[in-house]
Amino acid sequence: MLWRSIHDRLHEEIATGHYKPGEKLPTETELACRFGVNRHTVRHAITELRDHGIVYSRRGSGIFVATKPMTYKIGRKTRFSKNLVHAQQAPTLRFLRLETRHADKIELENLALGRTAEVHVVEGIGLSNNIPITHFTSIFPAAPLDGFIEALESAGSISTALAACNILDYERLRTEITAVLATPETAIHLACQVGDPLLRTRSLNQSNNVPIEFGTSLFSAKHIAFVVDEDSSA
Amino acid sequence: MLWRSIHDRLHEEIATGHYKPGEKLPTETELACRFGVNRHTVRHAITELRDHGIVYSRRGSGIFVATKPMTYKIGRKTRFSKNLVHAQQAPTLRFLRLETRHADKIELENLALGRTAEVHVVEGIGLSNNIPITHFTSIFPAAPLDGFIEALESAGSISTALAACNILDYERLRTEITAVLATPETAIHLACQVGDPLLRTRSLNQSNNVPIEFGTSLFSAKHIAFVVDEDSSA
DNA sequence: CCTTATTTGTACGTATGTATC
DNA sequence: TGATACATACGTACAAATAAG
Repeated sequence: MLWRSIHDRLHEEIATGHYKPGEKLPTETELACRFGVNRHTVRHAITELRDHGIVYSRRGSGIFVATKPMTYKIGRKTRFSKNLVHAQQAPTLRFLRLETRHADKIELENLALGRTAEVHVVEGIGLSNNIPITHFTSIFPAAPLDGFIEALESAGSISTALAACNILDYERLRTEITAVLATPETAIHLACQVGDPLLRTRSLNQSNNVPIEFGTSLFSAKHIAFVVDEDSSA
Repeated sequence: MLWRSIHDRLHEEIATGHYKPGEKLPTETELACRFGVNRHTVRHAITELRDHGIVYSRRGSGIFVATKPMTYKIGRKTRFSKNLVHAQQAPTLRFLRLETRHADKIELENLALGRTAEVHVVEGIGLSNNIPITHFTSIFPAAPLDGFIEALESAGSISTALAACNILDYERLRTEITAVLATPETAIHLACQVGDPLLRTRSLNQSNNVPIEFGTSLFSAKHIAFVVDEDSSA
């Protein structure tokens, strides 16, 4: 599986923009030298990248980057609709579940609610360029957000539905990031293989120092790399 | 594989401190209700957690959290030695490779160096409580860091070795985060199984607006969750 | 247009580890 | 245990397309 780690490495360097679209990769021989492997091992990795449309190769000329980088910025102003860098089309949401119910212990704790409080639960898929990027579940306090579910159904965007409930601005307070493996269920939602690496975030947004959203998201690591940029997060 | 996602979820909630050490988990019946599955499915997940020493269970009493959470803060002041929250012992480094060589293209670009510049390469394992947490490779510009390798060998810490070269302070400029699977080689270094989910970071540190370190690190997702905290990153 | 060097593509062979029967 | 098949990784050689002069 040596070729796999080389594949992942090259894919990451393309996804994060270190090799830019149209740019020529180093030659197979150079890459083999860089990774300390045989040329065939590099070719195996390149073949996989080409099969996924990440690069294309021209005999006698070289290997070139085909895709645009897809990075997801993590910072104070993290919003799904704006943080997918270089997405060709506007990202869209598809909702799988919209309901209001009693909060469990972890939700109460994160949203700083009383023990019998109700919450809005929003589960859905975030798509960019018609490919599923993230499977998310977001929890909102029900009390200050009357009519939120209805606003969400018509608006199709979290930010605008919050705006309809007079939450005009909010900030990302904290983001936890872990890695997990795709289960059969998430593999269906994210159109990936069981066992593929995923990034999971658990995040808390607040508005005027009041917790307003507690969300859990799964991102396919195949499509997305997170970027924490201390310059632009301020 | 339903039990796996429940296992991952509980493990994350323990790792990130939502369930604290010594604290009692909800009962198996409550958990079964929360996840909408049969109690046996929850038991399967719990069994796995117990086998890994994450929780312990007492008949008639309940299930309790055994481990301390290990979270790794990502922010301006990210340093391995200080960012492992709740580590019982001071983290240590074990070096696998210390050398000086010519930089490749990506290294030149990130460190903003001329095309024939040399770099110090430091590869090693970061340990906390004697268990391997991260496998890292860091690249430093050689020109402004004369005697860095020697300082590193005697100091055993990146920060103090940099201080010996008159780099008294530095800041994390950018962190990229992706998820990959453990290959046989990394499985050895991180004492995990092949195919386990890993977090990989690629980060750039600078001192006085000059790039000073470009590093790639693999973290075992079993032991670590990243936290991007907008409060404390400032 | 030809030559030459570069670079990808293809085809052999060898060795090793792993899974299966 | 042995036999077989398969995937991985390395080595070498050469054909075919491209780029540069």
